Amino acid sequence: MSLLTPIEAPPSLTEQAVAALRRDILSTRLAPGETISEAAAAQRLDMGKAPIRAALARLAEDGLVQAVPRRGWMVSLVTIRDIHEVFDLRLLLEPEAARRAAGRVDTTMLARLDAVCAEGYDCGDAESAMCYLDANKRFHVAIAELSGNNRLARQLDRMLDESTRMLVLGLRRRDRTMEMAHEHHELVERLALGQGEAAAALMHEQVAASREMVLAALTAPDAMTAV
Amino acid sequence: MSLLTPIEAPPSLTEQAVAALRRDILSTRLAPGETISEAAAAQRLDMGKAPIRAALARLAEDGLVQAVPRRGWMVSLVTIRDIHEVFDLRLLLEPEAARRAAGRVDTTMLARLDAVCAEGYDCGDAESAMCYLDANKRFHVAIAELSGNNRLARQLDRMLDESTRMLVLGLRRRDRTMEMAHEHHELVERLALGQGEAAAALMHEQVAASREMVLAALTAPDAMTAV
DNA sequence: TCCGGTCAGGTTGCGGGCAATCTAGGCCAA
DNA sequence: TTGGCCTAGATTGCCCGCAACCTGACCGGA
Repeated sequence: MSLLTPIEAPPSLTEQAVAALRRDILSTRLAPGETISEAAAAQRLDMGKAPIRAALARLAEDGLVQAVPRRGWMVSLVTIRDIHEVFDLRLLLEPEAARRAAGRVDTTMLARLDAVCAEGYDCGDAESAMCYLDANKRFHVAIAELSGNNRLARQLDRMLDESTRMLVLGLRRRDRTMEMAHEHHELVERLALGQGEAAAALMHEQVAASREMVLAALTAPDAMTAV
Repeated sequence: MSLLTPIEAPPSLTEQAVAALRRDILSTRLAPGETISEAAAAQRLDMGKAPIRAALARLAEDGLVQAVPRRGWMVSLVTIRDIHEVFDLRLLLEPEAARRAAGRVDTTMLARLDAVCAEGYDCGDAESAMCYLDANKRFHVAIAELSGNNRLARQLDRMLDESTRMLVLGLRRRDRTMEMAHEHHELVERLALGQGEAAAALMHEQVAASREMVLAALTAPDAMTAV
């Protein structure tokens, strides 16, 4: 119909369910270990079981929930081992993505990256840290997309959801959001200048710092973690 | 009940559907670009639409099919770009996996790897090449699992399905199955000896060789590829 | 011949219901 | 008190039906 609406698909109920459940899980409103009943979720989101089911299946692929045969669905636990696995993989993929993205940034994408950075700062302090973390994720995904390998970006996208949840768990104990933000601008600068090695090094440093923050926050006191 | 059946779950219909559809797609019995109707697949596999639907959703996550809004499901096309993306990512992940797996092989796993290698040789020539390619995939996944990072293994597992399909498309034109097989034993040897660098180098060489084979087979003549 | 409109067929998206089955808790016997 | 059994509840896995919607073909007119 309208030529001005090239893609104006009203998001399907499944998409809505995915978004809602992912948001609740990442924000730990649905805590690790908690069980989710299809019927309950369907009632809460005011839809049938079918979209809920599809949504949970997709989240299971991302590792955020897991199906327990006849017990329902459980929000995945976060173990120290999980943290190591996620950040090890990030350390393997993201510096390489940054290296390849260097010099490929066009002005459009550059503006987008900068906007994402700025967006991060705006948020206040308390629970709107979720806002920053979401922008942070989009920032990293955008760099991965710039690497030119869409599959790399996709795999990272999934893993960054897990990573975000870990950061949320970590930030609960010590809020260090602001310490992390100022690295983004320098990274964007290096990318724009085409300095691949420097960008990769910065990316490595940043991801490693995140890992240390999460580990420091979660290993010291009592553990929200479980087997 | 029985202590001898720790995990004797009769595979659910969904699992069966996933296995059957994946097999058909990897073997190109369902050709790239072909559309799959839920109803038709349900009738063919003698089950309802629900398991088919779940199975297709999972295969879509793996990139083997993609949902077209009201047209059904389409077996993903294979473009030259796809090939580059998959093998570039394999080249990034697999040598590192081999490096980390070195020295971690216990005798049990070693036997398993050897068995997988042998299995590859047994198959004849014609269409049972699928058998070899399946063993090849399990071989690579096993090494990734030995790296100690389960997420690395999972991500590789998904990508190797795509890779396998590309190899099938390539082998259709020139059968080079046998040329690739004898590299496995040396790789296992290096892994058992804990020579990480050598194992990584061998892995890199092997994956690169696969890529060249696929590209050589698919770029020269007419293209089964599409945009 | 060519073009625009209309209609029928086919497909998914989703809702609702049923049976199989697993778990938890109470109850009875020792 | 303690151990085992048994019932009741809850939950998924699956099937079936319906409406919305898109696609392609057919047909009438210019």
